[in-house]
Amino acid sequence: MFRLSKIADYGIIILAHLAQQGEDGTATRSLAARELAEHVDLPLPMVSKVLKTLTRAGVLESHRGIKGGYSLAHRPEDLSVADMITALDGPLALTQCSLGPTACDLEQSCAVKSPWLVINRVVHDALASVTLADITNPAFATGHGPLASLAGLAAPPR
Amino acid sequence: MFRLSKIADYGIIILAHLAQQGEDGTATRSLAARELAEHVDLPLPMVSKVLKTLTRAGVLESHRGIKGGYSLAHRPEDLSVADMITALDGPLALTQCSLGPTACDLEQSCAVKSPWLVINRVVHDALASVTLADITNPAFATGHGPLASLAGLAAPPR
DNA sequence: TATTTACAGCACCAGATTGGTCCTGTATTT
DNA sequence: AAATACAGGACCAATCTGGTGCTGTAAATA
Repeated sequence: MFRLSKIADYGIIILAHLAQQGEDGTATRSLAARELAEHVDLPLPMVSKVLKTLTRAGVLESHRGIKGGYSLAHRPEDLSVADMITALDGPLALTQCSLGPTACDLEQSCAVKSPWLVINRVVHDALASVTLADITNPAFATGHGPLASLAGLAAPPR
Repeated sequence: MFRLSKIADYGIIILAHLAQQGEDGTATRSLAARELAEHVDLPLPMVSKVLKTLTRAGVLESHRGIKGGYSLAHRPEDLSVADMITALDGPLALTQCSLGPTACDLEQSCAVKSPWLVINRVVHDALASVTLADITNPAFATGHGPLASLAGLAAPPR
């Protein structure tokens, strides 16, 4: 169905929550997996898995021991949706051949490899143009603000 | 991994082949499943399945009996990549909530529903901006021609 | 230093999805 | 009527996904 995995879905919800927490004065405080799980209302083991994956990918920083937890490794405006999906779901490749040469064994006879590389790029750029900061910005979703045009909100829906 | 299904992958290869066949004088001729399977070098049962799906979705027209086969139901420039993927993989919805209200049971507590609707639209528009005619146009893939800017080919890769 | 807390890194499992094949039926042409 | 080719399923093996649990290790506190 061309959908995101739940892992990525949950991950972005969690990251959005972390970004919003950082907006008030408590920016440096890190949130424990248990706290996050309660806040976003998802099972702890799942949240924990997502957090570990994000940490390994360098999106989050972890702190062990008492008062440990997770915090963003970068500023929300420096983390794109493409980055988040890549960290959680692996490389953003619509087709096998987008992963690189020799990745697809049909390569010789396939007439549409080059077009796919272009399409893949179109999608990647679309996802790279939206950041975590945008997601947590109410103006983004309502269609006001400078980013609205990106989503074609200025034009009538077809 | 955020990739297309094989069905959609094969389908687009097949559609590209059909579009290219139509470019010369034999536009009205329909190709049989067996012929197509040989041309694109894929197993016949698989090709047959894809063709049936595309026909049910209204992308192809089928003709039975001797001299039967499949032909495009629309002009290549009127069929977008988004259309093809939708026909083969179902609705283009990155997240559950993009399918419509009441589709996601987390809806109440979820803080990122609105952003996802926007992101979904960004991706959809990106895929809707490329047509079957583009795919079969050599200038598209090489980065020349009017469509190159769409894919950011004018800008240096990062 | 002992204890507690919380992350790290697996392995693991059930169920859903996918890729792929095959069989029976029906329409069309000759 | 016979041959061809699509229609619509059922069907299956293999993989992937969502989700859980366990053992180990690092940090803080007393």
